[in-house]
Amino acid sequence: MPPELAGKLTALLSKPRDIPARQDLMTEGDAPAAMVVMLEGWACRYNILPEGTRQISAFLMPGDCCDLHVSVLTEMDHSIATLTPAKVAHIQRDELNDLLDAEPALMRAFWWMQLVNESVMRAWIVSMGRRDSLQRVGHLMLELYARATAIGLVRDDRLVMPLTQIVIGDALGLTPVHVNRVLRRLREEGVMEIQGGTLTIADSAKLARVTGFDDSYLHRRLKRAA
Amino acid sequence: MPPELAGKLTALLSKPRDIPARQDLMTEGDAPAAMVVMLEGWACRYNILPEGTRQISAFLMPGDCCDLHVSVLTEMDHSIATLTPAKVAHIQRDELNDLLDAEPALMRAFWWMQLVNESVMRAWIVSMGRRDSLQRVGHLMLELYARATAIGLVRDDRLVMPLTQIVIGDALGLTPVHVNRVLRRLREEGVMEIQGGTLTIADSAKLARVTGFDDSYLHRRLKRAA
DNA sequence: CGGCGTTTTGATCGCTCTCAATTTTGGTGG
DNA sequence: CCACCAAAATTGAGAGCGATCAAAACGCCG
Repeated sequence: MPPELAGKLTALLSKPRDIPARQDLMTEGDAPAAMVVMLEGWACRYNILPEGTRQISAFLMPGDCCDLHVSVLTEMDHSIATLTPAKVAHIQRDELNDLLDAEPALMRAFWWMQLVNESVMRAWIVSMGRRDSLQRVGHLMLELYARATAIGLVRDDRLVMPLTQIVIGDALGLTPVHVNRVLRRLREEGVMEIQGGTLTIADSAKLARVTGFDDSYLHRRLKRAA
Repeated sequence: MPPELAGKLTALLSKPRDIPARQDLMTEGDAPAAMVVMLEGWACRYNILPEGTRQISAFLMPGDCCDLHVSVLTEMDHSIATLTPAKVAHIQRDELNDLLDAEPALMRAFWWMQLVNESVMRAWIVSMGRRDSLQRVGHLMLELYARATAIGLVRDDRLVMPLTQIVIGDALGLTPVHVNRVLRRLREEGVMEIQGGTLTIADSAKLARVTGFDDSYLHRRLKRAA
């Protein structure tokens, strides 16, 4: 995003607010009143099914917006919750709409963000449909690692990645028990490891090969974010 | 979309072209030169994995655009192929971009379409993650039936639905063999039936209950399209 | 009429789930 | 700093859903 646009957008941001972990930022059925921008911490989009199970459809990291839908749609068809303590800022629906009307380039930028999100979602669909549990877990970790790298969250080849095995399971359609076994296998094979909330990928080439990971679907995101 | 905008968009449409079934409209890796609008027939977005398996991530019906990405992104991360003989029209990338710059409301409309697509994709992720094979098949059929109803494709409660069991399997992450067994079960239970390329939903209330189908995620699409 | 792709059915395999119990971790209050 | 508690991680045993392999019947199109 061109800096002058980013500036105008930043000007609309509310004062940052601290949110505890595991708290809804938006709830299904709500009419979203404002767009929320993640400044620190992780969050996720999710749905709860009639049986009570949860499916996560996206992870939100610092810099991600939730929700771009604000200015267009009227009702949330999913919820968004923090996974860690988070810092967020708001942009009021009306102010955002006014700015978007005044700055078509900004609307285009938002549209572009949307397209990148769609790329990621498509990759998730491919994973859930055609990859086994080991590939799914590995692929997700590579995605998160790449995204985190792009926003400077990776230090010394380590990523503080606060996802519990329950959360990983809810994102991949697996049980936490099975996620645990998959992680053990990946660890034993020396490919990657999650230790104390920190992700370390020891052999990213092998992991990418095994999981069929191709970061080109993220490139646009990464290039633009860089 | 307001009629005057639709008119300006229509003015850019190329002469309709006939495309045979099973032909790529766009191929992964291509730089898309034009946006394609489906006028007749069905198509799908898909990826081919290293192992040779295919995953379909969306179905395109008349009125759907493929691809909105044209004016923003540079390279396709998936392919689009016809499933039936189809009639399509093109809008050249540059002309579309010029019109979008001149008509912010049109860009907003495109953004809005994108958000609806995203709703549908999220529902797919939920299905693939947390629904069993019977629920998945039923849920997809209800989605397609609702979308087809909205564009007037349903007559006498019957939908000409040209998806083979192979295609359904590729969309839901199931084998064609298992899709067949699921369809048999749905037929035997008197819930729905696919006969000679025609879908008939005998007990949509029961099917919706069993599959956890809630059309609210489509309402925006349907309302607007109506 | 012939041929190929789709549909259908059967038998068996195996990946992932379920159920259950134990250990570890992290956060909280004394 | 330590005791305690709840949540998460870990491991084992067994069951089931959907995959795989195989083959036959069907339908469509040339």
